[in-house]
Amino acid sequence: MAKKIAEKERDTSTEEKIKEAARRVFHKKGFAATRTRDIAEEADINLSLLNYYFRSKEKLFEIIMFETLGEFVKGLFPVLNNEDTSLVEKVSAVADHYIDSIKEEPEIPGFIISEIRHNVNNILERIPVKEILGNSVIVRQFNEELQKGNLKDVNPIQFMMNMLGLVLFPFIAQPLIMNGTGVNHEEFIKLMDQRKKLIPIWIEAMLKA
Amino acid sequence: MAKKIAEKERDTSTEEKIKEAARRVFHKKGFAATRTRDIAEEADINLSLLNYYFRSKEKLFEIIMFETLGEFVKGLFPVLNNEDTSLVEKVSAVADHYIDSIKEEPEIPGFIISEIRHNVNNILERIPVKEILGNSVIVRQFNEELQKGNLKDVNPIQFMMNMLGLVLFPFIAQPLIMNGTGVNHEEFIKLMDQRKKLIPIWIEAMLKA
DNA sequence: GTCTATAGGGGGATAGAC
DNA sequence: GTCTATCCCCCTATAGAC
Repeated sequence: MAKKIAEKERDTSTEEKIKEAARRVFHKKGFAATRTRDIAEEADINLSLLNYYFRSKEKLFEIIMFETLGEFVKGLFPVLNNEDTSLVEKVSAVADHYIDSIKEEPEIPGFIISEIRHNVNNILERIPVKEILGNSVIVRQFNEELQKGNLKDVNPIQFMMNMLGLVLFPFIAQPLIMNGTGVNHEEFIKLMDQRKKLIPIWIEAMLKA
Repeated sequence: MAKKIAEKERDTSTEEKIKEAARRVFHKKGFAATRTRDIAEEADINLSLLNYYFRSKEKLFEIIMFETLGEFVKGLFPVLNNEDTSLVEKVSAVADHYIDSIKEEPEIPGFIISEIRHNVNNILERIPVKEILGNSVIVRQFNEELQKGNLKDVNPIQFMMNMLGLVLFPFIAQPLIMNGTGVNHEEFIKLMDQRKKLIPIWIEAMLKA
């Protein structure tokens, strides 16, 4: 029995090693440019084990893509559905959340943007983004404030695009921005940290403009 | 003589056909996922002519990348350096310019973002973005307004990121946005057209907030 | 300049021993 | 479960005829 558990642990540990390696390599190079050999090397396993555990490069990619995208949008869920925070407090929380988590895994926004374009097996359909956003507390709050006449009449989609654009765009365009301005990585991070405070202030001003 | 010109025209026309096809295919699929056969087929030419004219897939890609990036940033130049427009009028012009041109070639922002990450042969270095932006009239105007006390003290880089983020992010994230909100393509374009008027208003409010 | 044919190698996947 | 060896297709690039 102890042996069986040990075996099982060893198995899942190899499977996990491959997934983690695949995650890193796919995030960095994208589907088309990564070779299964890159993943095997990164995971320090034999190439054939990749097919043994995941059948094909495509299947493995789908798993990584699905998990990555899921984590990325689901991180928003508790923030956008918190009944105890105001609209602008939510904006602040979104900025904090994404800026901090992207600092730790900077490849993620670019990975998602790049790979979603080539729409491998419409993975998007399998993540209920519409349900997460459409019924969210933040949209309800936006509409309530709108009815109270506290803010200018625009489509809530514009509001969501503004919030996410102000937070995510600098990371997505980071190479262009660093090259175009001459700031180094450290300075770039400092600018992003400043934005955590600035974005809610900006959004509040925009809402009333 | 007439024959020579005719020949020359035929030659450059084939070369052009390949470049235009390469442009379309690279823009859509990215470097790693396009096959030279895709380009040959799209251009309706024999595969070997691609190597005859451009030596390799890499060389052809570099040309397309360089041209695409150059057009993209140089389109900003006259707008950002117009001595006769105010700060906010420039923002309006940037929004008009990009929203209209991206409507015609929607693949471009995603293409640039995706391909710049894998930094093929640091093409960025060969485009003087820093010179275009750093000495621009818009940055000078921003600093002048700052000194006059007409706007809140933030790094002009923050201002540029906000302007470009509000304009470009929705296009970059278009597949996610359409899926996440349920709007169709026509409705999406309508939202973008609305932003041409909204963005300068928003930016003006942000500048003072 | 344009074509056919093919070299040459890389990459995903599997067979089969252990 | 893990390894070695290998298949075989596909893709870039070129040789060489026209």
